[in-house]
Amino acid sequence: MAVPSGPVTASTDAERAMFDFVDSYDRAYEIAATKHGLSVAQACVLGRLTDPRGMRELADELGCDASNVTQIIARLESRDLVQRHTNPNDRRSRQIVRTLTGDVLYADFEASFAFARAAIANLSTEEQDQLATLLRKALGTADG
Amino acid sequence: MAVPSGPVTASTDAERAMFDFVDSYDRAYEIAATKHGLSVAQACVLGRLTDPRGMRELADELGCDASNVTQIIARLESRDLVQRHTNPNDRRSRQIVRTLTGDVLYADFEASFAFARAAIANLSTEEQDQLATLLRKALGTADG
DNA sequence: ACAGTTACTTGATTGCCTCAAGCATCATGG
DNA sequence: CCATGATGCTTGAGGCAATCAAGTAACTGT
Repeated sequence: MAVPSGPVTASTDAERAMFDFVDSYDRAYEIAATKHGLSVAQACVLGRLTDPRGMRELADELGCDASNVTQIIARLESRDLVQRHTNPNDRRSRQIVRTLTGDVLYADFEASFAFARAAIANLSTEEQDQLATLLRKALGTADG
Repeated sequence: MAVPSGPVTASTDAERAMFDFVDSYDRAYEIAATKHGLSVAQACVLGRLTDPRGMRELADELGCDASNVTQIIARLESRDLVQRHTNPNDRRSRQIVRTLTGDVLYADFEASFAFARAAIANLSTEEQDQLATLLRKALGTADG
């Protein structure tokens, strides 16, 4: 296990709350992945394959090199969780398709990644809306 | 860059907001670390060394194997960011101390990791309190 | 058809991470 | 006091993630 997390020197109370939340989220994600024999990267890729995608597309979404995706897909393929089909329209490119096995495994994974659902369950409907609104507002220009 | 992130199939609005927030946070952390020539793991370890700590202690906090910490510390040490002193009370154990160089680098890193501060700056004082409260309440039993 | 671009793969290298062993040091009970 | 066991850390081996540099195949445009 790893998922190192953020700054320990959180100056304000809100900063510390954000850090704790993110840390818990990340750890829960990794635990759920590990429980299903997936790495974080593998779980993430698998999750994006609700419909077929090309390698380039995946690499862009993940913000990483294409060769990295090649490796991750190769490992998923060796476990029969995805398949690589050559795109007939453009024979350079591959369509990556999640297999039935992959669908099932990912569904299991998501079911066991209860963090977000559990977090929400702790809040009233009103509070859920409030939280979503505040998080979005906080994100506002915080991206850069 | 990587930091793969969470489920794409976020069922509720609040879930998606949480996911987006965590994802942005993680990416910002990694970008800030990279900018200072640090890996995420290294930045995290460096951040915990506001006062000296033993290897065991660090491994427990990070939730990883002690041998992993050995390696990370070795890399930080080779860049003169930390030092390993043998604890006189227990000569098996090492006290890891951040050097002055390490202090400066980490301060720089934290300054450039503006995410949390920027996020907070988007909110009024009241909203900050609300957000902190909601996050903590959401975390309530969500840990498992 | 030739040049340039795009999609992907391969190979090499580094870092993170884990497990299994091993060494040195403390702590305990006889 | 010394044998046994626990503890703190390191080493070695191996797997996965990630990057960069090169290379191949296939599309695009002139």
